[in-house]
Amino acid sequence: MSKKSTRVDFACKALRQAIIEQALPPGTKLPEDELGARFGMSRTLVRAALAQLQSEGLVDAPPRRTATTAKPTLEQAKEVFEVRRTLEREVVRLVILRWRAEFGAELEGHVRQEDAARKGGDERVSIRLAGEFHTKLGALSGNALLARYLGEVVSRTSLILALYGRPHSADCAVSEHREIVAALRGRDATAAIALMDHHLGSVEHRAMLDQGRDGQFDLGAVLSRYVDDNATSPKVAPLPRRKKRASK
Amino acid sequence: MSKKSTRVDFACKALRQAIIEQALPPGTKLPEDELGARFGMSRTLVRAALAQLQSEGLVDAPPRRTATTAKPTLEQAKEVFEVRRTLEREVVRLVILRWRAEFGAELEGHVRQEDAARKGGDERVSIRLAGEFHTKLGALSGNALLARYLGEVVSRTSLILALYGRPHSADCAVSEHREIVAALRGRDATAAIALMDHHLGSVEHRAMLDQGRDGQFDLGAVLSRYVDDNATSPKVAPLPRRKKRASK
DNA sequence: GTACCTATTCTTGTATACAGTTTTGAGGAG
DNA sequence: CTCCTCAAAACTGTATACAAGAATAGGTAC
Repeated sequence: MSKKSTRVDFACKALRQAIIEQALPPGTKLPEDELGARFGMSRTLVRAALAQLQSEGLVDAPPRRTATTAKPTLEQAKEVFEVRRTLEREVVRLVILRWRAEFGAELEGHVRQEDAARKGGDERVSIRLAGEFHTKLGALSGNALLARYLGEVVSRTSLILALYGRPHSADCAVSEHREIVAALRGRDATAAIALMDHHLGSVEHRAMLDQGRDGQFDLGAVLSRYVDDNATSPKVAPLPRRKKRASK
Repeated sequence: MSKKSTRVDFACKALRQAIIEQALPPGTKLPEDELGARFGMSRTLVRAALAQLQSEGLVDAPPRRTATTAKPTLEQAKEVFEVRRTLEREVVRLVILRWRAEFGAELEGHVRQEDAARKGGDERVSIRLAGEFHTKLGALSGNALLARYLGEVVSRTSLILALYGRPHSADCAVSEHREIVAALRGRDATAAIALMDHHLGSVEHRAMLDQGRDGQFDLGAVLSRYVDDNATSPKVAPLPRRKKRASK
């Protein structure tokens, strides 16, 4: 949304993508200067982009400190799933209401892509396509506002999975997506909604499982994340780590 | 959301309120300089506020032209109502799920205020309180994200009523609000949702009625808005030359 | 008078400067 | 060593400057 000045939009898109694909793990610092340098624009524009992403819940930008990729709490994660379920149900309802043959073709094509990506082994692409399945469904609902909100919670879900999910999380989704498409094609709203609910349930379960397993929901897992994240580990972090004052 | 730097937040709140209360009718120009002067801040901050309001759908800010208070199309208005209905249903469901005695007291107190305002004749306050009823309900749902989205569509609804609604629109709502509270208190989800649906239906009807009454739903009314808005300009130019278009 | 073209003015897009805050890190005391 | 203290470094908050794109008004040719 907001074709804005295209340049902030560019930064927005890039950051959003990077966050969603876990290239910038939750908690990564996002200093305005450095982002500006990377993107070839001044802080002014970066700042606008960060504000946008903050409103989307992908970035935390507390008053006078450096912005970071968001680390939603479990509480917030739960809220996201709750809202998402509500929106997706409505989307399914509307898509069936306005169903056209082309929809089936488009969705099936997408699922095939997902399948290929999964087999191809490119995790990044898989994650992106899995999200886009829902985004696409949102677009087919014919309600742009609904689609926007759905897009937002889908992004947030990706972030949540990055934080709390176990690896390889997007995998089993493909077959579920396929089933949903079949139900839509049959214009069976009840079945489609049930399948969607189940699908979202399994996604949520995958996310929360990590937490619940040892009794205390957050402390352990969250701390382990902190460690992981502050560690001198060799994990590649494209933008993040504070660099020594090099050029300038 | 976003305690930002408090100053942009201040501008945001002020503008939002002004737009919702129709102090700034749809289409009003909002030049950054002037707003900055008014608010005692530089364009930088005003700009951030406008961006925020744009993302909330209260302001139109096309690439290189002066921002204006938004003029949602009927199509967009329809979408807002559709999403709003979905969100409000979920809110009702959740509020009943977590119902506490205090909720009843708070909501009833609010409705009393609405009643007083209506009797007091202060249109501005009435409009604000009518919206806040729903906002408050959103807060009681316990889901902050849901509350945020609801708040957004409620604002947009006010704008839509400002554009398409007939005067005195917020009036009859009070008794409907009261009925909804009663149903909530009885923890009767089915009844509460039905009442909420009916309530929103009547609000929507009030908004759209203006359009439908003389047969053609949009053309006449929308054009009259255009004319009104381009004021000094002459009749429609017969030239093939592209005439001034607002949206799209 | 109508349709055009152009100089002028109004505004936005974006970078940059500077002040004020938070974060760091290097001593120094216990 | 560990805990403080404090100044340098790293950033953010905000205003301002300037280039560039719209809107507008004044003329000019029919």
